[in-house]
Amino acid sequence: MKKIINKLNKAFDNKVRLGIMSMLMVNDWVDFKTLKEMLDLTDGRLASHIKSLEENEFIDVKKEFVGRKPLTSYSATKKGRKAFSDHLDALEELLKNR
Amino acid sequence: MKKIINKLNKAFDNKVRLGIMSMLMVNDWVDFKTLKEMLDLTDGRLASHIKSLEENEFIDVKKEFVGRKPLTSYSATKKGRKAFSDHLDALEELLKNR
DNA sequence: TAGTCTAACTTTGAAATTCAAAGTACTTTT
DNA sequence: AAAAGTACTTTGAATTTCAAAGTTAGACTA
Repeated sequence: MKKIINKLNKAFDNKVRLGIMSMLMVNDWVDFKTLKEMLDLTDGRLASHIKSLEENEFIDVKKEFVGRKPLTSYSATKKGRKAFSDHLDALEELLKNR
Repeated sequence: MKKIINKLNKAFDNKVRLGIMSMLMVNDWVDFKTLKEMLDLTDGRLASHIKSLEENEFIDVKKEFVGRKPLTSYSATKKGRKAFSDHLDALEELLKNR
């Protein structure tokens, strides 16, 4: 019981990053605009949190054109899935007696 | 689905406050020293997070003497329980497809 | 009775985080 | 040529977080 909270990953203590990762755990690839709408964010705010997840290598990026428009999509890496899953396990453990 | 993350309570995005509230959801009264040890915190850090939860009226304080020593204990208020429970519901909803 | 200890804080200051707002680059549509 | 769409980046300021040191008050100790 001594240090469960230390198993919680700092990368996921923020709402936005939690939201992004949740989306990416369920859906293989999610594009920028969808994330933005789902999470009700401005471009800048979304982009900055995406960047930090990328820097942690928790998500991958794919850039393509659909029709004539650019489409940037994201997916959780194996490392990201593991980290997020571990984080949720720690959360669950912390809260198991709710 | 549009704004689940907005239901997450800012008061609980921090590890320490999450930890404190978890303890207080399970145990009626928990004293300062126990919290400190359970959560592996310094006095100051614990005290400051407790203060913010108090200011939100999420926890109550009880000061007494046991033997000849002061003993300060904390419990979750009704308001605190509700807020925390709502927060966990939002978390669950966000993560339900894990 | 002067000094030390324990419990529970408070204060201070600096680092880290978060965010809104504005700006950028490239392309398509009108 | 101008406006709009997509996906950012930059800037600066507010907020949050934390470690470290200082404080208070009573209790015990020499």
